[in-house]
Amino acid sequence: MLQEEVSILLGQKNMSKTPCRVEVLRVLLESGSALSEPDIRSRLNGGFDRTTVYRTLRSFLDQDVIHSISLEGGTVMYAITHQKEKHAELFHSHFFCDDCSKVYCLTKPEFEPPVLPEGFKANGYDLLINGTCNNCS
Amino acid sequence: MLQEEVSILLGQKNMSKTPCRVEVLRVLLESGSALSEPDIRSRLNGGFDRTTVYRTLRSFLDQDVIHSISLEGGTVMYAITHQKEKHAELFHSHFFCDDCSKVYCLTKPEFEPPVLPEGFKANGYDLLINGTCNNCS
DNA sequence: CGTATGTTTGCAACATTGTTGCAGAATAAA
DNA sequence: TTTATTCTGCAACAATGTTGCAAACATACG
Ligand SMILES: [Mn+2]
Ligand SMILES: [Mn+2]
Ligand SMILES: [Zn+2]
Ligand SMILES: [Zn+2]
Repeated sequence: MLQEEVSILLGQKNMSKTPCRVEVLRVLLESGSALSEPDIRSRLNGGFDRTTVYRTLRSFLDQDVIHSISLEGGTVMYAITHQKEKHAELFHSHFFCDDCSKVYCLTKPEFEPPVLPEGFKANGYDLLINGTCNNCS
Repeated sequence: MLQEEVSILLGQKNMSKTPCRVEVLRVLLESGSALSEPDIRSRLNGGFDRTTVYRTLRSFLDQDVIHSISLEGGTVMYAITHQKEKHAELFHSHFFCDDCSKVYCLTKPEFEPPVLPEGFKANGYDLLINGTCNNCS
């Protein structure tokens, strides 16, 4: 179940199974949605230092185990990168619920960016839709 | 020309014409694209304090004279809200040039957000396209 | 004019998010 | 066991942004 999934995620990326890494992954997997660093740290069993958590997040980001979502206002949320459909996950949009403030990864819809002015070439995008979520309507 | 435009922007919002406000608007109007607070402050004539600039930006944000664009990585850019087409300006996308790092406001295309999962209702969005700009291709 | 009131500014202090240097603890390799 | 590598905690720092306070400035009113 959970322990399994953590081991798989770390194994796939050849990352050693350190206590902090295991805990951060557990918290993110259990939560299901994106969390900020303070969110994550407050849920860790074992009381890790802020620095250690940031270093763990950094290695996960470098290895694409997680990705970050920057909200307006500066808050940064971290979420597991589910690799079931590898390419689909690299480009995907996010949803912010104005009600419960949860952030969801939207993997389903292949959204097509708008037409750009003459001379502009798109390379990627970053879309955050806000509104009311599943759970709050 | 420029002095005129500054006066009009401040007058429309019933804001007094203080030295710092005039300077910040001048810099933003002259630049044409979005700028960060350090960018702005380094171009001000008169050497204003960091705090004063932030307070000026805050009042401009509150009055919708400017709007902010949060880039991935945390940098926040500030740009004039052109009110020629009032409603069109409130919802618009932005373009980040991977080459010259300039940020452009995209007012033209009415982009349609992707279909959301059952139970999700969209209220707005925040789209940042990246690629190569006009000037760098 | 002088005085009272309100606004702008600068400075110091603080909060938050994130990174880096360094040394000790824990793991893994030899 | 000894050695080498990796994690972790602590302190320090940087960047962005906010707040409290007092001096400077502008406005209004007598
Ligand atoms: Mn995501
Ligand atoms: Mn804009
Ligand atoms: Zn919700
Ligand atoms: Zn460019």
